[in-house]
Amino acid sequence: MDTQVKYLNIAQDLTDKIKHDLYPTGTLLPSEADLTKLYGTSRATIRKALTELTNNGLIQKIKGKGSVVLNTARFTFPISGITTFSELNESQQMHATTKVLTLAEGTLPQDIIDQTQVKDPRVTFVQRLRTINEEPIVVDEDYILKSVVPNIPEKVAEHSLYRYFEETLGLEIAYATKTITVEPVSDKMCHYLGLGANNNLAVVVRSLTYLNDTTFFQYTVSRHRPDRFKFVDFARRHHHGQ
Amino acid sequence: MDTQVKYLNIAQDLTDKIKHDLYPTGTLLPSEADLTKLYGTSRATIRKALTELTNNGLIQKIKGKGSVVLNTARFTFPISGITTFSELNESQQMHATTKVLTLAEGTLPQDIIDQTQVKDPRVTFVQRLRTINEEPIVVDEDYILKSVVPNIPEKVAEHSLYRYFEETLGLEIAYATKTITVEPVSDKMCHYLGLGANNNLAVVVRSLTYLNDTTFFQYTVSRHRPDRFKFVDFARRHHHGQ
DNA sequence: CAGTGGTCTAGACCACTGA
DNA sequence: CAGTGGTCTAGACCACTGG
Repeated sequence: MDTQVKYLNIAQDLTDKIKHDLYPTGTLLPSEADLTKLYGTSRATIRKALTELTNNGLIQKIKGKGSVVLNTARFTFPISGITTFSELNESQQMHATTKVLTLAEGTLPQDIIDQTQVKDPRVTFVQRLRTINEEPIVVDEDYILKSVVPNIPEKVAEHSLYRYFEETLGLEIAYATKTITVEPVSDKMCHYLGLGANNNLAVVVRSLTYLNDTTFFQYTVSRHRPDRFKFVDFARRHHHGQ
Repeated sequence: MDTQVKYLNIAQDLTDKIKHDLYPTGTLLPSEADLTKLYGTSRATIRKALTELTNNGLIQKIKGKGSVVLNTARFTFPISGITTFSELNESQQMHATTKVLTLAEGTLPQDIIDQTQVKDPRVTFVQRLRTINEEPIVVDEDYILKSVVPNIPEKVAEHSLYRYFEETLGLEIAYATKTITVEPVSDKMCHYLGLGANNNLAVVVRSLTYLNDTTFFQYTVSRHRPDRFKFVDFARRHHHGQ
C-alpha cells in the first residue's frame, strides 16, 4: 500500500497536515520526542522525515525551540528540483497542449558528446511546442539516447516522456544539471513562440539528465518566451566556513 | 580548529579528495564500512557525510554497489544555494568591482510588506552596480530591515553585505526564496547595464532572505545583463509517488 | 531549570549488485 | 554468495531556548 518506508510516510503525513492547516504557518510542530510517540518510531526516523520537510522548504528547525512551519502558501510552485511540463500542468490547473513538431532519429550535438563522453551518440530527437491557454510558452527539444530508450511512440511524445520513462520502462531518473541563460533565437523559433521582430531573446534552459546508475540519457534544450518564464527556487545557505 | 562536527569534517575531507582527484570521476568511494574504519566513526556519521556530498552533486550512491564520484569538473560553479557576488568573485578569479549608486533609508515595497507581514517596514536601501573586467554585469538593489540591521556603513556596502551580517553582526542566514524572470527595465537601468536601445530586457532575480529564527530581513532585486547571465543548478528528482 | 533539536554510537535486518 | 547501501532502533551526551 504505502511506500513501505516509514520516514517517507511520516514526511508525507506531516506535509499533508501542513498543507491542510492542521499545523498552521508560524506554529511549532510537535517536538521530535512527541512525534516518536505519535508515530511509534525511533527519533532517527522522525528526524529523517523532518529533514525531508526542511529540504522542501516546509519547516525551519530552531535549536532549543522546535520546528517552525513556514509560509508555504506562496510556493504552490515546483520549488526547484526536476519537474516536467506535464507534471506542472497537472499540479496546477492549466489549459495546456503539446504539439509535436518533430520526431526523428539523430545524433547528440557534438559538444554534449564531448561533455558526457557518451559512447553511442544515437538519439531520438523530439521537438515539441507547449501552449497554455492557446498561448505558445516554450519549445522543448529532447535528445534521448537510443541505447537507453530504443524507441519513442508518437503518442508518448504528445503526452509525458517522463511518465513513459518511469512508469512504462521503469527507468530511475536521479539527477540533472541545468543552466539557464538568455539568448537570441532563430526566426523560426521566434515564430513558434510568437515573439515580435524587435525582440528575439528567449530564456534557454539546458538540462543533462542522468539515471540512478549515473548513466547519462537525455539532453534537453527548452526555449521559453521571456515574458512567460518564471523560475522559483528555494535555497538554503550552507555555512561550512571558509 | 575544525568545525567540531565530525560529519562535516569528513564531508569536507572527502570533497577535497575528490577535487584533488584522489577519488577520480567514475570510480567508487571506499565503502561505508571502510570509511567507518578510516575515520573511526559510526556508520551513521559516515552516511551523514555522504548525504552532504550527494546534495552537492559530488557523488551518486547506488544500492549494492557503492558511491560513484560524479564528474564535478564541469561545475566549478555555484550549484544553486545562496551564494553572493563577493563570494563568487573570490572563488572564481575575476576583476570585479562594486560601485555604490545609492545608500539611503526607506521602506520596503508594499507588495513585499504584504507578502512577509513584516511589522516594521523601515529599511536601508542599497543600490550597487557590479562590473567584471570593466563590464557592467548586474545592478543589485537590497532592502535590509532596520529592525535587524540598524545601520550599514558605506565601507560595508562597497564590499560584502553578507560578510558584515554573518561575521560582524553574527546573523545566521538560513534560507531564501528566489524567482527569476525576464522583464523590460527602465532607461536608467539600461544605461547602467550598457543595454542598447532595441533591447531593454534584463534578467531579474528577486530574493526574500530569512534568518535561522525564521525572521525575514532582506529583499533583493538583481537586474542582470541578459547576455552575461548564467544560472547553474543541480537538481535531484524526488519520487514520492503520485 | 526542563525541554528542545544536533550529534553520535553500536548494533540490526533488508534489498540490491555482481561474481 | 559476500559485499554494498537503505532503513531502523534504543540508547547517549551536548548546546541551545525560555521561563
